[in-house]
Amino acid sequence: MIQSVDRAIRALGLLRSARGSHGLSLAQLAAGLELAPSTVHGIVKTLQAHGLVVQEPRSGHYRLGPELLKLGNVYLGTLELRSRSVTWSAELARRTGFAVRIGARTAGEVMIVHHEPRPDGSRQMAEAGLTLPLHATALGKAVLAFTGEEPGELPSMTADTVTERASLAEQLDQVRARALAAEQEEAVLGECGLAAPIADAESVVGAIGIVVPIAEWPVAESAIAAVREAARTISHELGATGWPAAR
Amino acid sequence: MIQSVDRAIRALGLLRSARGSHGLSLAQLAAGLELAPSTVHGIVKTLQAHGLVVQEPRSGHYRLGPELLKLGNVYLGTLELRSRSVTWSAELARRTGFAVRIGARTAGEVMIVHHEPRPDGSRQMAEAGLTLPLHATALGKAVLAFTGEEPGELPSMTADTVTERASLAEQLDQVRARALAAEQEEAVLGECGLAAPIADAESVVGAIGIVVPIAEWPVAESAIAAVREAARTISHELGATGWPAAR
DNA sequence: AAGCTCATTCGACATTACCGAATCATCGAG
DNA sequence: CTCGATGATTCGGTAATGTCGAATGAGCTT
Repeated sequence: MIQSVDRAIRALGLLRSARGSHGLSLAQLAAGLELAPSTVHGIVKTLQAHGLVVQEPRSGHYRLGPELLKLGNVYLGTLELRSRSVTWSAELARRTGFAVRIGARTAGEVMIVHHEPRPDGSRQMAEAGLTLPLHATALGKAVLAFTGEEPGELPSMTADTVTERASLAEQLDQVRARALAAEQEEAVLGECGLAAPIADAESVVGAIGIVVPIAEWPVAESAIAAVREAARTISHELGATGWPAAR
Repeated sequence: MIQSVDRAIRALGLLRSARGSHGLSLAQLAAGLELAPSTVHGIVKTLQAHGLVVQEPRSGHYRLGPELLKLGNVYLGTLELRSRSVTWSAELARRTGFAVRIGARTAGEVMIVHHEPRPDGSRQMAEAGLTLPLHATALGKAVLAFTGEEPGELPSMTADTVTERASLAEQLDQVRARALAAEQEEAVLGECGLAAPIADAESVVGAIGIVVPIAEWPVAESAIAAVREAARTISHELGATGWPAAR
């Protein structure tokens, strides 16, 4: 682990969590990293030269730069899971009438890599790049059930969030049995989810699911079948030999 | 400029331009950076520990990681230009019937920070994060005319791309006079654009415009007025005292 | 107009990252 | 199934590099 590179990335992380405020001053950055201001200065100037951070002309504060968006976008483009899923997510949205989300498995989270709005046009901005907790979302449970990784913590997000490992394990057993994960107001009040895992030739790499307002829950059997079918089809395209579990 | 941080960022850039192929091997990265493989190894392992790159389990190749998407997304969220513009871009799309783009000025380019699809639902994926050349797009010309920066090169993209500085300067004079930039098949065949600059209290920071298929060009006077009005309104919200030019 | 805060610059020190060689795993050929 | 080659990874010595503290200068407030 190279020290200066590590420090530079931690600086980016600090700028990320400082969202809302108008950037961070050099002194704040130095305090957060527990380094001398002059040390941090060299780091941010290097990042700035490449457009990863920008400096506000007036206050001198630093914030994240546009180059990061370009890099993030390329990451999206290289994701085979995403490119194979977009056409099917449109189909799923059409058949069910709900908004569709595709999530990719990342370290300890599920990241939304595609969002298909409801066909009726009710607009809601859920951008690609948002990450969801594994234990409190349908997409997350669909992934968690088949990867066997242990979530570190189970933070409570609403009154209905599952926070006990025992009951989560029980749920995951059902998910494995049905190849389908459900969630009712466990992450966002008024919002439910239904998702199925997507696998490639080796393991479960993500999930596809629908977002359902609580007023329209539970959904019809046909919608459940549609979610399963979309996940199965995409998995097949990604080279999965069996479904839901690989192998 | 810190050497190792600089090298790490150049490695990310290399991985970015290697799009299409399935990542880059350590040896390829080392060759591209003109460094010893072991040196590059330390760099990518540090990047990997933070999720900025991931390694494919099978081939050992490296590619960009999900953390970059998170960072890029936060950049979008901190952009005041974007948050002030989204509501007005929906309005503009409704009034004109065309897809709407919002571009932010970055170093030598214009970056799309928001895309509003056509109200009629014809779907086209122009993602946020794409960058457009300054000289061959309506958004770019709208920015270029008021920032006074000299574009380095004028690469030809279609038969109609303006590649001579003299004729470009002439066009920019008109843009300044009308506070409106137009483009006909100069970047993408079959596609025209119309855009107006957006300023904050100090300078022009971006532009808003519509994307028009060649078959529907030229657009009605009412659409032109709508683009201008949207740009003027957003500029006002951003604290611009005059329009189009700041000051 | 003066004092303050904060970003920035500079130089000396030693910590740190760099490189080359050795090791190990993986894949392909014989 | 064995052998060879390619390429990722590890390790240790060297010196180049980044780090820190103090000094400078700009901008803002009092």
